Amino acid sequence: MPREEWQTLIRKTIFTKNNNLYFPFFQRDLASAKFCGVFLYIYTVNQKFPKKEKLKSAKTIENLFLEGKTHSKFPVKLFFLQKENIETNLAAFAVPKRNFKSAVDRNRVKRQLREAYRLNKHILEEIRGKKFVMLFLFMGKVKPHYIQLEEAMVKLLKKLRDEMSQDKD
RNA sequence: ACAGCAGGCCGCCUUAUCGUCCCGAACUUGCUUCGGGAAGGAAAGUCCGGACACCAUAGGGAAGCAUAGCGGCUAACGGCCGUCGUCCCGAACUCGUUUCGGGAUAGGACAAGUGCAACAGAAAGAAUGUACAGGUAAUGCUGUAGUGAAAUCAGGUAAACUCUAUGCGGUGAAAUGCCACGUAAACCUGUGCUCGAGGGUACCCGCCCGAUGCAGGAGGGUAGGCAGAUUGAGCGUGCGGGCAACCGUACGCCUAGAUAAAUGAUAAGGUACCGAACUAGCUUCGGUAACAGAACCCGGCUUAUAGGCCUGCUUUUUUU
RNA sequence: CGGGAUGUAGCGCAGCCUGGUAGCGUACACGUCUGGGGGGCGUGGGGUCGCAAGUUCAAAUCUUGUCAUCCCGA
Repeated sequence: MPREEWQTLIRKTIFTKNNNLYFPFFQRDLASAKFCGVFLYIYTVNQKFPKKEKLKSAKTIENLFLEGKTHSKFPVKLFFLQKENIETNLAAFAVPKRNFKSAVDRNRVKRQLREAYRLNKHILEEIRGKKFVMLFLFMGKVKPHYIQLEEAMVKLLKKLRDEMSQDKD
């Protein structure tokens, strides 16, 4: 990417969008931004999770349970299935009513799961050409901490990525 | 001031970053940018009542269900308000089943029929009798004692069947209308076509629909979108009427619309409460953040609920 | 969202319709038969009848409300 495009991108994401953020390091010399590659990376990665990426079809979910493979890292279990003819990865989240009676608690865990996926789904984008349908099932019986969920999520996604990359070779 | 009871109201706040859904506008038509909006008093339980939709604009019979002093409110109600009776609690005095205050109340009919009443008791509804006293021509004829919740009296009991009065047609947004996609107006068996199978959400009658039909079997297809659906018995304030529930009127406001189901996640600070520590301060440290998540929409009822605020009544203590 | 059922001893159930004594099996304790175990026989303990209110002289039973669990339809 040319230097000018980088500058506009950074301006747009850092200065226009959040006026309150203050980075004197960038202000002095935009070229030094490459030292903060990690930071930049986060801001260039797609963190959105719109309707389009949600798994909704009852048929594919049924199919997923029948034919899909599973990985699990307590307290989260991942059902996944490789699929053709889809534009993006599709994900769904489930919390069984048996373990959480209150609808408020179920919703909260689902929201936290969704958040963990949203912030870490870029891991899967490293594999080109393969798309998946996924369902994340929460198996614990008590309300989890967010950190715990995010750790499990990252491990599962990395495991899936490594496995699929090897298959490609 | 503290405590108790009753009723009503509120029910964490601020900032930052990254997101979700809906509406509007803009253009470079990207799911891009900008602007606006996004859970509750119970959204819960699904216990009543409506609105709305379709089925014969909905008929007759029988059955079933619900309600139950009287009056009012309401779109309607099994709800709410007022009031009378009955029962319970407290206080006062003129001690009366009075007066005042508070609470509870499914509160029509046993003068139509049927049923029921353990134990005790002579006897519990066509069954008669013990002791004492009274009375008679004579007799349980009368009273008291005794049993029991109730003992001869128009007996009690209907949250016993039942009767009376009043109300209720049925099915519920999976209603209903439209669009798109897909085999298949396919196969096998039975039955029927005006002398009519079957259907119209229990039953009978009636009425209507009805032939490429109906019932069963095996094996398949689809399971998407739009409307319904978010402006309404709407909310707020003032004034007027009414004991009150509530009604009228003027002005202002627009306030979620998802559908594998949005309204969030993370961090920091504050606030409130609880606990501990001592330096006893409205310090320090730690913990907790009630119950709970719209699913067609309203009016109630019921249940869950940390903490805080307000009003009224009562008791006790202190001061004037 | 709609419809239906069940809560009684540690466990599994009856009794409720038609109101007055809470029972059966199993488990538990003790005794007995046996050299011992198993098993048989006998005796005994154990119950806020899910909770709350009401009707009644009297409620597991009738009525209303409520809580919990389970099942069915889509």
